[in-house]
Amino acid sequence: MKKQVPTIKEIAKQLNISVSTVSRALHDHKSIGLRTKTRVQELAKQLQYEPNQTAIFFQQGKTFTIGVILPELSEAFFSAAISGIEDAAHKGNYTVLLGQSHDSVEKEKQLIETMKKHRVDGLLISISKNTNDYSHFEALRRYNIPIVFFDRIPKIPNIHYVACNMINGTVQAINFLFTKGHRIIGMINGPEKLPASKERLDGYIQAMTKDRLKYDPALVVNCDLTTAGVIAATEKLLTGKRRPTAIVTFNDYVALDAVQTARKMKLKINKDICFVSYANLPLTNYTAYPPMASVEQFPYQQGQKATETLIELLQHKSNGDTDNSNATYYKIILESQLVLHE
Amino acid sequence: MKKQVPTIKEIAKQLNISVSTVSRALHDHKSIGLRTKTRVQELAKQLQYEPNQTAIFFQQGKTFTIGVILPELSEAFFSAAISGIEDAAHKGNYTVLLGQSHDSVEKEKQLIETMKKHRVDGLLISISKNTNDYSHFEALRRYNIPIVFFDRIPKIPNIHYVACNMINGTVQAINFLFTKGHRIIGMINGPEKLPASKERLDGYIQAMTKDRLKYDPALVVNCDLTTAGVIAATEKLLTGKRRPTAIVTFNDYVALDAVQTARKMKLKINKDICFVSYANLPLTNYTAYPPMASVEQFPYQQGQKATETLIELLQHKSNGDTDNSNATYYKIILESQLVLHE
DNA sequence: GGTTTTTCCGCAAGCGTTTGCACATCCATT
DNA sequence: AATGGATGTGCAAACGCTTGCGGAAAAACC
Repeated sequence: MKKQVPTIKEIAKQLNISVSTVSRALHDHKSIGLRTKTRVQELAKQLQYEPNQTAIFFQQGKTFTIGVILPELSEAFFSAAISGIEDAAHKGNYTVLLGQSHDSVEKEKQLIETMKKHRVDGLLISISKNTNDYSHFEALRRYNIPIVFFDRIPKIPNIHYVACNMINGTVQAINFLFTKGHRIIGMINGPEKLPASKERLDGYIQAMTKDRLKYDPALVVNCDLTTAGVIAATEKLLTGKRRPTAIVTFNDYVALDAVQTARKMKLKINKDICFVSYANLPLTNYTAYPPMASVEQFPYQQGQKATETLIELLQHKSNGDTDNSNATYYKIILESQLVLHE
Repeated sequence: MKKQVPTIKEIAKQLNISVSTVSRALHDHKSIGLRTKTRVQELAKQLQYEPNQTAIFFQQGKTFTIGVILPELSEAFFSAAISGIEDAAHKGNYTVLLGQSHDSVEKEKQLIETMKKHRVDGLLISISKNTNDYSHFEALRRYNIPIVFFDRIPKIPNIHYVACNMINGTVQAINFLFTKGHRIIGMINGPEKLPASKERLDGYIQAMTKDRLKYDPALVVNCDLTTAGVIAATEKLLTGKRRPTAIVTFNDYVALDAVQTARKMKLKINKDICFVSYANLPLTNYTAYPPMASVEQFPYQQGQKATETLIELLQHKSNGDTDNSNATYYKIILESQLVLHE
């Protein structure tokens, strides 16, 4: 057991020069003579010297690490997002410290604590469903750790975020159905209080009322996104007074359950009844009766964009913008987009 | 802009005591008087003091961070795995530094470099498809950074790994089909040189030859896992001399493509032809003709187990087992398991 | 040859924390 | 009253690296 790992000190001793010279030589500092510079660099290579980042992190108060907190890593949406995040981070020479909250506020707080302790340079968060107290985010301000929220955004002022606007996609979806001749269009929405549900509904209303039909609340049903809930919602919609010829569903999974339900009711898919949904999961290629179209939310791009935004924020910070008094907040909205299948 | 963040020094000054006393008081060291101990702790709370982990990391040469390198975060298998990894790490008070190789050897090397620089305590890797030079892993030995491989294991001796044995599950699958009366059983396997393909084939041969049928190589076709490849393979199998009544496919995606192909050939699924596959993706619940059964590979559990193993390794290391001379290598095999659908 | 400029390098402080050791104080034991 | 053991606290080094500053040596000028 010798010196496991060579340090700058070791090099200095072997060459009989000072550590500062070695440090500068390694950084190609102009004030070091060519001769010593190459001597140092050669020995460094020979010893396989690698700077101890933890020392540098500590010394510079910067870790080149960004914390990422997501609700559920195994969900398709978030796993696509983390992929985009990692790619963007790697490109910007940052690394990703990862945590998943499992939609638990408690765990979210713990993770923030951990991230803070690790002195991440910045934080990327998609908040847990149940978070409605935002004090733990505030706590990061004194540490000067900027946060970029994405997808799931808390309703507080003065934050940076990246999100995807569902309204536009919803309007496109309805328009698409309209051009296909549908006039009675239903919607199976998510839980009423979810912001995502509200957006979809807004888009629905906006598209339906725009110089054509009027908004019939009976055509919109909320559900809890469980299979049972979806079945109930579908049945309610299809046995109602005005039976829709097309249905927009909260996401692809809902669509698939709804399709099954419709088939059990002896309806011909894409004939008696059409479906359009959100998310555009890869599985839609494989199902027997995929929705006709999906509103794509670009999770990869969202993650990527959020990361880029955060990194930009970090650059500014190190450029001497000592605090956020001159605060401009990034509010980046990606537009969702309807994607037709086959 | 004052002292953004309180340090131990700050507390010491305010209380007119030495930093060492503060440090010990904060750690409940027994040699500190109760009186000063509470004084310190109260002021610390009031100032919202939090230790600077980067300083501690540096000082202790330990980061409580484990590096994780996966080929593709957005793949269902790996996103389930990372979920298990994060959960296990969090439980053991470690955090996860994440990287994805996109199956590029180059990027894999870069990531290892980054992880090394960050001085992660240990590393968890599922190697890229194309990796066949393992020198970059060796480089970690002198840094005393243990590696646990999982799922995709390099073929080198003296390593720790966690993997899932596909043989057993394959045997179960064939047995299952056998009890259902099938005698001619085909297989659509992956690329020939993939270890995962070999294991499946081994299981297939083992089950087929065990006091029943004999192994007919014509019933096994390899494919490149693309949709086109799967279609070709399926057609070849179903138009062959001995037409199988059941087919085992490399994974669920292959199964879905194969099902489509079979249907185009006017075969009735689950009647003329049955399918069994691997992976057990959630989507199989939603497809019109899911495979009858899938061999589950427990990605979450694999990730979890690998992480636990790594953490155990780390404990031992800090317990003075200075190096791995007394090396016992963990080789942990989870058994795959057949899961019947509906 | 003296002066200025340039070139090159070392000293030392500092980042925040832990920890071995020495030291001081106090109380109890002889 | 001297000795001994607790009990509580401070000093200082160490972890590896960066960087402002000062200064020696070499090169350039008149």
